[in-house]
Amino acid sequence: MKIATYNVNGVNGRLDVLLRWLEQASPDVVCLQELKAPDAKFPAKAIEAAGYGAIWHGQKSWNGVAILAKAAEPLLTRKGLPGDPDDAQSRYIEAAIEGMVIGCLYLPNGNPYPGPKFDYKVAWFKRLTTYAAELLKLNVPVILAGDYNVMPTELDVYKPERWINDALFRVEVREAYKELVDQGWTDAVRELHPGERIYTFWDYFRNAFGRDAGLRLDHFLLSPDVAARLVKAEVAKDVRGWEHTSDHAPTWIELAEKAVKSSKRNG
DNA sequence: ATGACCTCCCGTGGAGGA
Repeated sequence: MKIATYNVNGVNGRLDVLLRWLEQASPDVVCLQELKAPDAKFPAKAIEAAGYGAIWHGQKSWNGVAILAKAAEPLLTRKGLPGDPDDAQSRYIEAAIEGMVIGCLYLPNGNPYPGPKFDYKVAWFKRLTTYAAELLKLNVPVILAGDYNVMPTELDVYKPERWINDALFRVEVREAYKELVDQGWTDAVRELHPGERIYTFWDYFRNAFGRDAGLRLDHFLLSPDVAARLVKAEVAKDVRGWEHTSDHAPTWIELAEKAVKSSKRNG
């Protein structure tokens, strides 16, 4: 089973690229972020014609998340992250698919630091961590996938010293990510590629892609029983080189039908 | 230190992104 996360940076402006990638990669499940479209403008028909059922949580101009499932309808289990009823930004959607809970998230950028946007990011992260602990307690297979807007370690940044005071790399945010992972989650890409420089985002500026000046921002966190099924974790870097492409590349994992190693929980 | 590039919007520049 192949599951992908992809920050499309505008689902309508990116529709041709999205459909081309869906056809080429044929993922079973896709978490999309940055739809930049209200619910009524989500391109459901084109996605359905490509063979995917979808649920979405849109917003005019900004944010927006969706979950796609090949030849299936994702069963909506949650829209919006709990913990703040006044939060109007569309950054979380969750579905039950094939016995798994799949959360699709778009964590706030948080720049500039310091300021209210950074405070919102830290608060959102705290809400996510609180909610993630509840999910783990359910003892069902869970995947939290999306654009976390954090480079977890120096290995995840082309030039760490330049990013020290950026909201994507501030120590508070890296610590928040570590606190979340330490609940018992597995960072899928890092688990299978320890010590390797892997990026999922390259700025449109300054020929960043050509220079491989990238960041690793898009992550899969797996609950222990899902982590035991993990066999592959890759970035579809070639998609970032396409015409009219997003600044993020699709990132994906492959899960075996059954556990291929003992889960961390069982040692 | 700044801006470079790209997206969206009732837009023709500004805001937000990372």
